[in-house]
Amino acid sequence: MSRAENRLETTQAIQETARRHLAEVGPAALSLRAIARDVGMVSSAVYRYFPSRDHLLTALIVEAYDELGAAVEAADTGVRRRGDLAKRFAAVCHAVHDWARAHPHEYALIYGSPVPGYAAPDTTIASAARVPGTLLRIAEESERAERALGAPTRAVGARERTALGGIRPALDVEMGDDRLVRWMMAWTSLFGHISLELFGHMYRGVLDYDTHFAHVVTQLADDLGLSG
Amino acid sequence: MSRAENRLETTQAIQETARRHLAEVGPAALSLRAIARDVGMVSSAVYRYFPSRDHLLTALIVEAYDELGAAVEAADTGVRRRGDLAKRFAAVCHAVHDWARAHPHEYALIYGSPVPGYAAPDTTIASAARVPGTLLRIAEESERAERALGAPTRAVGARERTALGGIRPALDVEMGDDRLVRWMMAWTSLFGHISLELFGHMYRGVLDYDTHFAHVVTQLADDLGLSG
DNA sequence: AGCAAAACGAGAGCGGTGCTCTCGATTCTG
DNA sequence: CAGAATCGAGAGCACCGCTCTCGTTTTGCT
Repeated sequence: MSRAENRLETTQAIQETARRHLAEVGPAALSLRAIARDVGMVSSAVYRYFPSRDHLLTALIVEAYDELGAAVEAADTGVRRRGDLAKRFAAVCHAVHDWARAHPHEYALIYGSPVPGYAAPDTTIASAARVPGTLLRIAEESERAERALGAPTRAVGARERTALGGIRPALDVEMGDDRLVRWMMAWTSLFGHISLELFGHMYRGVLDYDTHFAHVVTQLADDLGLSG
Repeated sequence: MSRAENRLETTQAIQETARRHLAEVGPAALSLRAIARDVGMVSSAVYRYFPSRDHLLTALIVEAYDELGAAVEAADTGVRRRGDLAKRFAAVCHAVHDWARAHPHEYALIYGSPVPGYAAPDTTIASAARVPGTLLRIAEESERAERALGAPTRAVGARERTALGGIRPALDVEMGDDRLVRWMMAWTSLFGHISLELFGHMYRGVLDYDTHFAHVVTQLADDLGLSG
């Protein structure tokens, strides 16, 4: 086996083991030494492949973003043929919800508190943008179809318009500011809901998470004008 | 100085120092030994006052909940005389936002990923309930005033009604399910927005956090039927 | 008032962590 | 083929949470 092959293989072995440990003990308790022991090498050897624990965590962050992004994109394309925007939106929302429930530690890693002194290098932003990107694709579709928003939406002034200026470059169509605001709110609602649920803030308040989440998703779809 | 006084004083000194360290280095890097050094005692002595690092963290969690709760309640009562529900709602939302921005590590401690193996003993829930409680008080007021919701809201079925059953005991007035759902959504929107903003997920997307947040708050107030 | 009991601070120590450095062995490359 | 780069292993540093022991001090009961 060539040196390059070997390097790739050990790198992956480390990352896979780290991923397993992450799923079991969470980001905070993730130990580089324990990972090294599990892989079968001494701890200092790991530093040949990841310069620090944080770099390893960053790799796991990118991996988590990509897995969530892939799940969401798959859910979207799975129902896209139907042309039903509400269904697409619901599929995406439930995909995020399901993935978060199935991978709580990974979700916490990317959407919880930033872990170390943290750094989100540019490598992560592409992966991180996959979920918002998928949502924006549906938004664009509803814009193209000239669907009216389902809830009366406040006119957007010049300041708020420029405040959202960073999103427009990611859009392929001209979109009304009111619609963009509604989609921003849907995005924050979605992740706010999941975070509050997963981190225990709905404990004893909401008795049936799935039912309530499904209801909220349909309400958001209504507000966005995707239904009916 | 009596032993009881001394104990109280040392306990507070430890907690205050811990709080300072928390604000500087964050929950993950909070070191019991460093706190002990700063207070001027040896690390093992701290265990006379807090049985473990997690217990100390729990104390800080309760403290953070209470400080945020107090800030929010103060903001609410500060504008309550006006009787303007939209203003009350806005004051509360901005109080949460301002506090979170001013105390990012404390916010992350209570609304970010659950820190250790974590445990949220019953002592915390009363403190944690102050913000949702304040929101519900405004919701009750709007119910009493028979304000119509500002956005068309889906009828709530029996399942969703029972799913929200845990919240009703906290309500003093009978409230329509559609209104309750809207307030739940406002709650998740609020904290979802703040978390996504604070944890860096709006980076390069939203260019002016304050403007956008203010806009969203007014939109939420509209949806809840608090405006005009 | 005297004395046992409880509370306390200090210190040593255990096993764990992230990370650095050095040293041979292996592999690649010119 | 020789020099250079890469790699795994080990020792070691400073730190961590936590436990235990040991004098000292304060408390509360008789």
